[in-house]
Amino acid sequence: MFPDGEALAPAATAVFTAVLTEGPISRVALARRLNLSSAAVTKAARPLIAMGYLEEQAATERTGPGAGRPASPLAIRADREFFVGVKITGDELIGVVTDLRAEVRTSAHRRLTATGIDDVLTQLGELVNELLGSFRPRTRHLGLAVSGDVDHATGFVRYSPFLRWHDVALRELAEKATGLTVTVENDVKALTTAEQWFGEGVGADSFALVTVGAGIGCGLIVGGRLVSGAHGVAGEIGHISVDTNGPACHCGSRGCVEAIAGADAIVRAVGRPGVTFSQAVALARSGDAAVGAVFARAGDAIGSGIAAVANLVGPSRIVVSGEGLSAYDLFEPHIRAGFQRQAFGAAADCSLSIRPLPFEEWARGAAAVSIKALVAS
Amino acid sequence: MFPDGEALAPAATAVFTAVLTEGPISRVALARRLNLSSAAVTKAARPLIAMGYLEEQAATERTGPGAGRPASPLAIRADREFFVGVKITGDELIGVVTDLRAEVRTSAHRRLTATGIDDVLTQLGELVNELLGSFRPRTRHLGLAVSGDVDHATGFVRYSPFLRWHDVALRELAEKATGLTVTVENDVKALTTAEQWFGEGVGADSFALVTVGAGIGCGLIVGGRLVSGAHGVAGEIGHISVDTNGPACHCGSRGCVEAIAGADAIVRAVGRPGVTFSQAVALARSGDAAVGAVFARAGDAIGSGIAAVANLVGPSRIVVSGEGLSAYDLFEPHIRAGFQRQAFGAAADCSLSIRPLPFEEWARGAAAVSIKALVAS
DNA sequence: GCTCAATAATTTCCTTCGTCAAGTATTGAT
DNA sequence: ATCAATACTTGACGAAGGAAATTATTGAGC
Repeated sequence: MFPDGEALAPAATAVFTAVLTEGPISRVALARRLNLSSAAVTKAARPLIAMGYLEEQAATERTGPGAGRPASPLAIRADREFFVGVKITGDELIGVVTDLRAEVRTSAHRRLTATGIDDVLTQLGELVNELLGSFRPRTRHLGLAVSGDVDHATGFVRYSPFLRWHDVALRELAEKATGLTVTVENDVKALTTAEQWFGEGVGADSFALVTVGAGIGCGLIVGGRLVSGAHGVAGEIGHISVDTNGPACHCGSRGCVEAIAGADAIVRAVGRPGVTFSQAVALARSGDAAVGAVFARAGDAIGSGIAAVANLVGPSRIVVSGEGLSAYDLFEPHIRAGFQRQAFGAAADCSLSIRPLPFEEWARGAAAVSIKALVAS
Repeated sequence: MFPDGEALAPAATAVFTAVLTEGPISRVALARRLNLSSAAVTKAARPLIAMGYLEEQAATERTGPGAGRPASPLAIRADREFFVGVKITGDELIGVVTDLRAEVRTSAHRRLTATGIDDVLTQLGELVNELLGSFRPRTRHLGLAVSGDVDHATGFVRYSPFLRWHDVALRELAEKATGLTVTVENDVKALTTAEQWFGEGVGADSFALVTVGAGIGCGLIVGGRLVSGAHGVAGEIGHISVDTNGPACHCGSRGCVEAIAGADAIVRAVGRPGVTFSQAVALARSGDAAVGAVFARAGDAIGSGIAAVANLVGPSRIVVSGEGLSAYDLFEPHIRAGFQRQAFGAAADCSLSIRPLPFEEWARGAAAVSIKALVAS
């Protein structure tokens, strides 16, 4: 919702979104890109410029054959408005302030001593206060990312295992606590949205993001829209079974990707009392063949799961990232090998990015969802 | 494309589609359903009635509390136009004529002695002629279903293994051969479209259809749209691996659903020289425990694959059907068991229909695609 | 039977959005 | 200086759909 309180016309929304996600671009190019007349683009851009959200860049160097008036591309004024994003985990709040382009401007975090909703709200209020500082006058939106079953439309957290929340009206409560307009989203979906609008998913009609950590999660964009599942379940790549005779999973089945490649599963498969996950990483790096084989098997299982995504929905690209872990060197070749083996035909053409997840990326995802709320509501 | 050559306004398209797929429905109910004003529905319906595609039904019995003018629901005039659908297999053409509601009015087939494109076109021309009969004056569209890699938008068959076609401009050629407006679609996608518009997928935002036969295929509807895959691959449930140590698959991997549950794989797993698939079915039905176990394992693998679909995209329902085979009694309980074991959380709420595929259903799918082309172009 | 409330459908008027076509702006080439 | 090429702007117009008033058709209450 823009400051004037008016809803944007469809064309204006399209123009703003395209400039936001596809960088500076001339009106004529926008018109082609969006199947609009250039007149429509001019008209749609005017109020956005007047409100300070867009600006005209200085004419660029010539691109075409020679003659012609130079284009004055439209660009986002990234500092027109700021957004707070907070990821709520079971023991920590991680917060960032980003600009309109989802670039992080500042960040902060604080430990949670209790996960009751009231305690969390108090801490959240303080964290937001600390973060805002000089950004306050130009900040109206707060995005929250929570793991578990979240209803984005209503802002309800139906169930969050780590926080032990059931049916919490988080949006309403957080709006009261902070005075900001709040959006709530599942953490993996938030990350996926961030990647769709501001990362490697830009322009892709279909796209998947896989997170590797304690659990294995997946956010899915199909037809430009986030897949939510008719019963609230989607992207559960962690519980695809890749080995009927594999280890038992907490879900009751066997050989799930998560039961082979989740952090706990790896510790268990290493099977040396007292050895933690990060110690296992160190052992594998130092050349311990048995431990290395555990990571190899895990990476292969992840690759198989990703191939299942590619075979079923055929996204144009898949990003694999992880929860602050740094074991990518151990996983990567095996993820690629498992994927290549299991991807069918042209599904193997799907480009695979495997990279660590920068600190505060989850919170940035939350901010990205609140940026999207500016346009899509 | 309707006879007047004009494209329908968005609202008119929505009205026609809703009446077509959701049966007789009053203008007011349509307006609510489509988020339109009732004035808009009245205006959109008028030309459709004038062209003979819709009609007003006699006022129905009262539904509400008592008073009020009775509704005159809008209904499709199913016999306003007829559609030919033909499934092209490696050794047969199966053809039907359907009405606007995709009800089969007549059917015919003929064996193919050669799969060269010219031979097929000749046979196709004759089959269409035979089918049309008295339907000819009110028939303008022909839908073709072909297995393999088909570009629906251009009507090109990029590759069809059973027919051994490469880059055949099937639409253009078939239009020349028959004089009808032709649409071409992959066979599984055509079947999925038919189910989405005229079967169990009506009204579902997401929906999957799984075909079991020589291969294991899957058509996917997400967000109301057929999933095609950025690289042309989607719905390849047959090559999801459910058992790392399972039998080798022709795709180069091991333990693919198709390598366990495809018809060839079952014959191979039975492992008795000379025993065909239908003989294996008979043996299992007569109580042969070893052969029964083969079907059990196959059904379980299919169930696992279906669970992967449910876990990843969370469709509201899944229909499992097969290529004219009648071994459902052998598969069904094991498909359900594998699905229930492997479906994660609420994904298990996804309703599962398992049923045989009536004769000529593939051809009906082709006709359904050509009905859709009436509206969506 | 008459009147009234309730619901369905239609009509009329009007707003909004985006296109069309013409005009303005700004450049390089001749 | 003129012209072609390209980017952008402007104002008139048309199509689509909404709001509100009107008409249509029923059952209920008297």
